[in-house]
Amino acid sequence: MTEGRAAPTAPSSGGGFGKTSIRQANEELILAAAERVFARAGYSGATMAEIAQEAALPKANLHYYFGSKLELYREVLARTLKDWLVPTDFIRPEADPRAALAAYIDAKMRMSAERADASRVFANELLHGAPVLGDLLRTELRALVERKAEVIDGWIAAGRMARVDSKHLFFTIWAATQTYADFDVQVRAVLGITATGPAAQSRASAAVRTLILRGCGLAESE
Amino acid sequence: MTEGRAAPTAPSSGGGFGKTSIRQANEELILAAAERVFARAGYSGATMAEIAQEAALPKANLHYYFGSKLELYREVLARTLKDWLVPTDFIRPEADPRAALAAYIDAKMRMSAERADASRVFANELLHGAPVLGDLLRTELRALVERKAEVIDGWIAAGRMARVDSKHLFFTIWAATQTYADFDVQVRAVLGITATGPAAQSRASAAVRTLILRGCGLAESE
DNA sequence: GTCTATATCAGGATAGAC
DNA sequence: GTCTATCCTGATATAGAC
Repeated sequence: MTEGRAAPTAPSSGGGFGKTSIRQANEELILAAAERVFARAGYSGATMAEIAQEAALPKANLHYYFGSKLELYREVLARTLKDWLVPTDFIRPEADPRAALAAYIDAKMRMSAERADASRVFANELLHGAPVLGDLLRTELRALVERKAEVIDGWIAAGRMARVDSKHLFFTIWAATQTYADFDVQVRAVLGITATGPAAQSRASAAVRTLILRGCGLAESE
Repeated sequence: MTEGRAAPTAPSSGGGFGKTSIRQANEELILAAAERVFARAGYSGATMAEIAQEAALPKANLHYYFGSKLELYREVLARTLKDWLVPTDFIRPEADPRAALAAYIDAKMRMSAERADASRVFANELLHGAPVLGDLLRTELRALVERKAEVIDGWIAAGRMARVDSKHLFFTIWAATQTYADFDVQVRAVLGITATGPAAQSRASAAVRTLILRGCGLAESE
């Protein structure tokens, strides 16, 4: 994954072969730290010093590996975006609508729980107009949703589920699932809990799954 | 509304009576400008210079009226929060569940369209852990949702709607409606439109309303 | 009550020693 | 390839003239 990035201006260390493992390890360390810090402070709120401290590396190393704060931010986003779109694979014409949508929703709920920081970085980017990801949204994401919406429209035409606006269905599923990562504080405040454990997570998954499936005319109890 | 705030350190102008209208007008101007700038840049991304320019006032005036950037931010949030909770008034025990939820959803969708900036400021605050609003969420918001969830539980117990988790229902409604303000770029990118006009708005409202109502066993076509 | 000019500081970036 | 010390921009905040 780090393979695809344009090499920094620094020359490679010794022989003709690829990156040193120390470089790989440090880049990984920095990206993970950056994700955490960007998640809790946003792009402008995050400081290179804070990321360095979180990664337990000197500040100058971040610039050595990534050049600038913006470059580091781009990398964090790029690393995330791929994983973000994967769960749509469940949605294929020959699949059972109920099973496919249930699997999609569950996968998104699991990502909200397990990769909450990545979700928040992404949310922050969208909230501020997607200055970095905008083009990707208008091309790749749009094309992907176009394809998947057609699948759903096919299911509807075949009478396999209720009539819903397929694209807006995606907006609602994204919103309903990611809210548990992005607006986690609000959820915890309302539920009166201090941390979201496995029990709270499966209750949330069940609630969202039931509501959306029934909304699509695919009630689980049928 | 500005009445309730602690007075700045500045002495009041002349006689013993309240604020001059010039003060009121300027405060209003600054708050409106601040909402726009905080919405598009977040708290740390926003600069006092930018807000001043947007308000067409000299930078120092902002500090004269609001003391600090943080105080100004607090005011913008406070001004918003009240309006934010109002639509829940539709949800009362004696109301018709379908009509009440439809009205609530429509009101929230309208707020996403008409007060998108306020929604984004709010989203940004939540996304970063609600440092300012945290206490309010854990007290007022929690109590409000507790009361409204009881109303919904009552409807369910009376067999007037399907079994849903009432608190998670609120999370989903908030998420699904506010996503049209907060993640507007994503919606426009996927739909392939450059601006969200009245037509797109009513299509979105209808889609969300239909999906959620049917999810609550309150299909509109019944 | 209003605004210009400025103090002060934080944070991104880099030069250059090791 | 790594890190210390430093530069310098840009942003908050204020002093003090009007």
